[in-house]
Amino acid sequence: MVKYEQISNEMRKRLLDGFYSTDQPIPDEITLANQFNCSRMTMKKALDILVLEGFLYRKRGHGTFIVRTAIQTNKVNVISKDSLGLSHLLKGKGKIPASKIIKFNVEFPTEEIAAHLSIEMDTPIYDIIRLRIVDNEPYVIEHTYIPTTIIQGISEKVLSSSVYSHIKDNLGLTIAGSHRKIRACKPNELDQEYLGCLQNDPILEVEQVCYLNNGVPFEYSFSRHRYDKFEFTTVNIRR
Amino acid sequence: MVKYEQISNEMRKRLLDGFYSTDQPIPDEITLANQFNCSRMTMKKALDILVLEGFLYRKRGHGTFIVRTAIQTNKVNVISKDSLGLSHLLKGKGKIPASKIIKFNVEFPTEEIAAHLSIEMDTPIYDIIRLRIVDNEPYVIEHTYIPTTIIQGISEKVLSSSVYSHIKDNLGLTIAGSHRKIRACKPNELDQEYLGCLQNDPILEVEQVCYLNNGVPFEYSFSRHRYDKFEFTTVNIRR
DNA sequence: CAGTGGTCTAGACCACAGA
DNA sequence: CTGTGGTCTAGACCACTGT
Repeated sequence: MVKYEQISNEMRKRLLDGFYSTDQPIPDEITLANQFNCSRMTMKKALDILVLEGFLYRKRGHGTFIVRTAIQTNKVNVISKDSLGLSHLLKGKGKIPASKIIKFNVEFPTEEIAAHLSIEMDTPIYDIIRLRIVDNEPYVIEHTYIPTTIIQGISEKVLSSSVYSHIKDNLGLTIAGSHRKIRACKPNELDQEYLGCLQNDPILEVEQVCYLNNGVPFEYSFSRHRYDKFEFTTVNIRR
Repeated sequence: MVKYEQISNEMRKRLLDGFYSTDQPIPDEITLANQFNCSRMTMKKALDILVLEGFLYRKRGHGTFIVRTAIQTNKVNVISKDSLGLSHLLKGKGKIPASKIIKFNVEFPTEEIAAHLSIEMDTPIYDIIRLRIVDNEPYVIEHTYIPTTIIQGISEKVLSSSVYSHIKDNLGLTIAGSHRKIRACKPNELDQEYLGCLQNDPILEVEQVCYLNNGVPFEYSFSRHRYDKFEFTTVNIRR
């Protein structure tokens, strides 16, 4: 681990331990740099991380202060919790999702799907529908489109665990992030059949395009959730 | 404007203008630093911004490359568009929202509201319900709670324009960000009356807590949208 | 090996706020 | 004025990659 990460971790620990009083600024950057035997630039980089995580805020000409609410509540690392897959989301809660594969085909994309994945219409895609089940209760229907040219080797085994682990560990690719649209809509027949929802129970739909490190989109998906079992949480930080 | 921002802007312009070929890496950091008459650290900081914005990606030992999809589509600055208020959201589209104030009181908070705002139950709050109207069509009902101790001077005039401008420009406070929960739910009487939705039209609800720079929450709100007129968009970047 | 980005340093000057 | 954080520099060494 690099130096600024070590220092950042130590400082985060100190903040949570109450090492510094919240009534006054923490020591200035030069003092801290001396204490940690590093340059001021490195100290600043370490503190930058804690500012981004919401533990500290700076006032030019004043000093660096502790965000009280951040160390009182235990909402630690909310930011880094932002994840893509369901498997990863639920792991922290000691729950493991099961998957029922409703559809698993290779097909040609529609115009809309091709556009979202930046591929031609003659490029075959995996066309996948899965029902994800948690604690023996239906949780979400995921409709997923993945170009076969970009992600190879998807099997039923991969689908029943995590596609993202396959991409990361087996294929050695790096996921950069995703764009999402969240909307409310009315349930269709598939929702009513598999999620067991009534005709006027709303559905929360998350449309997502996932990108690799090099900007290539590799997945286009729709996740349809029961309105009483899911809400979407985001953290928005102004720059 | 500081140097690294100037350089970053110039480089963004070059990328969008097709100044560099997408088939090969852009010039290395030392070469660029010489061209821009700056140090390598400053050049790196300028490029960091473009990497965060999704225009560039780096490969250690290889070079810095252009994300093709980012300069093809015109989804520029998606990241920095993330905003809080409706006024700001619509300005870019040349639309100006009108507001109808349904409720504007000062009251004591419920236990739940006090908890979200980290205040005592004897601290008075503004209790506001507004209907926002765009193009003469009802758009969203916003239910807002703001501690009177933190944000002073809210008037009907402020409510009919932008609360956030008031906080920033009149009070000189800095907004740090917000936490949001997004869910689908069934419409209540208020929704049906003011949004004109039917009994089994879903509602998209956004629950939001906004924080100041120093970590103090200053606003707790619920925005209830017609399902056919709004979707929530987010950009998720992995670190 | 050479070329790239990643980190780190010691020091400098600037912008801002309060005394 | 002093003290704070914000920026910038010139140079150094390291880690990773393909030749």
